[in-house]
Amino acid sequence: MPELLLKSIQEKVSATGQELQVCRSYFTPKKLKKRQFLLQEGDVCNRLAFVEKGALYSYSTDSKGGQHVIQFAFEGWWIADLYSFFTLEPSNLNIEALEDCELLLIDREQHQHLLAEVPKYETYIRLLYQNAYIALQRRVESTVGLTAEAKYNRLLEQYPYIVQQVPLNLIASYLGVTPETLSRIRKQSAK
Amino acid sequence: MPELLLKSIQEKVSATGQELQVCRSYFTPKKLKKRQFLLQEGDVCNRLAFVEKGALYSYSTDSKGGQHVIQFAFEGWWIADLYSFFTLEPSNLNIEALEDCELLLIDREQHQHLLAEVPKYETYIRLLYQNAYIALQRRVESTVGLTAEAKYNRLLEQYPYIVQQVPLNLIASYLGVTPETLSRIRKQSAK
DNA sequence: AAATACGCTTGACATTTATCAAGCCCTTAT
DNA sequence: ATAAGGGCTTGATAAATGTCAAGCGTATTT
Repeated sequence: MPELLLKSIQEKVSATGQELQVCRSYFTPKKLKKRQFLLQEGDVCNRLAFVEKGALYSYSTDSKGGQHVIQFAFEGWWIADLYSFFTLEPSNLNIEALEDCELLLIDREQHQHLLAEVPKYETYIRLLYQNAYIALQRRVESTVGLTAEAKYNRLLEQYPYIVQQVPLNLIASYLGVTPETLSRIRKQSAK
Repeated sequence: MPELLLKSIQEKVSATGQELQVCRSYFTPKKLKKRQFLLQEGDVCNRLAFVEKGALYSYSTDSKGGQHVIQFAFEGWWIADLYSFFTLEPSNLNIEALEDCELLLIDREQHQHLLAEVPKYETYIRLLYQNAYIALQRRVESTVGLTAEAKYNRLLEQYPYIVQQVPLNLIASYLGVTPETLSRIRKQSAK
């Protein structure tokens, strides 16, 4: 079974079998059941996670106990709190499994080694950041200055599968509105 | 006069004088007067800009003519529409000088060459993306699910100089609120 | 020096969205 | 099989924010 991770690296930087082997050797698998946590608020994020199977999401908690979804991660995506990962400061994010997951993890030291040892891994990571940054900027564009309805419609256009796979209350949180508001928007749009 | 760009590369990846020379040779300087555009909506973004002096900002325009500020760029920062730069699709962003600017530009082909030719440039760019991504994610955290007042206070904490240097109507747009709302928030906070 | 434009503020009012409370369906746990 | 909880919807009301209109000071232009 060719792992998604290796396929992802292969596609983006056409690494050789040899290089892929080396990369793979730095990762360790981990399984997570639905509702289990990969990272909890207050802990330092010590590893990057690649999603082989399943789905996760990250969120912060505000002073009033409200949850704010930062990111979803489906099969073939990465997830972590990069801020905590690089600064070593305690994270204020939680990363939780939306369903049963199979992950490949790499910790800080191994990530550094791999960057130095395999130039194509560095290129892969650069491209990853590049795409992640672009996607995030598009999210900011959607978020700032649009009505709740417009934000929802953009999400539907750009990431229809998110709307299908994820509970609506989390989508509401991702969009920065309450579940009630999202429910009403959907009722409107249905017409 | 040691340019900021070279200093930036030097600091992040400790490049040799030789490497810096090579990097520098790929960039071309450009001056922009206040209110001039580096990129206009509808054009393809063909180059990345490093800000040696001055300040710029990027924004999109919505169907009702409203402006939404996406990013500010001060001395030592980069600015571009990466989405357009990499996809070659026409940009829906404008990039405009907030004040007289001196930039160093690199176009797509030269950027690719440099990435391939100078490994430390690739590392530099990777770190750039990394930091840009982290900063943007923090912005998303601030944007989603906070009141206008809370967003403004976070901006004050994290980037006080933005609030000092940039007209309030642009800050309002950056935060996703109207200038009137921002004005009232500031009045409140003043107490 | 006068005229103009820009940035900011304020007030009155409209609209959007949040909050609180209740109920329903469906899944999961006991 | 029953109970419990999660996810979603709906209604009534409150709070936050937007819109429109006006005015004022300062910088910029002519």
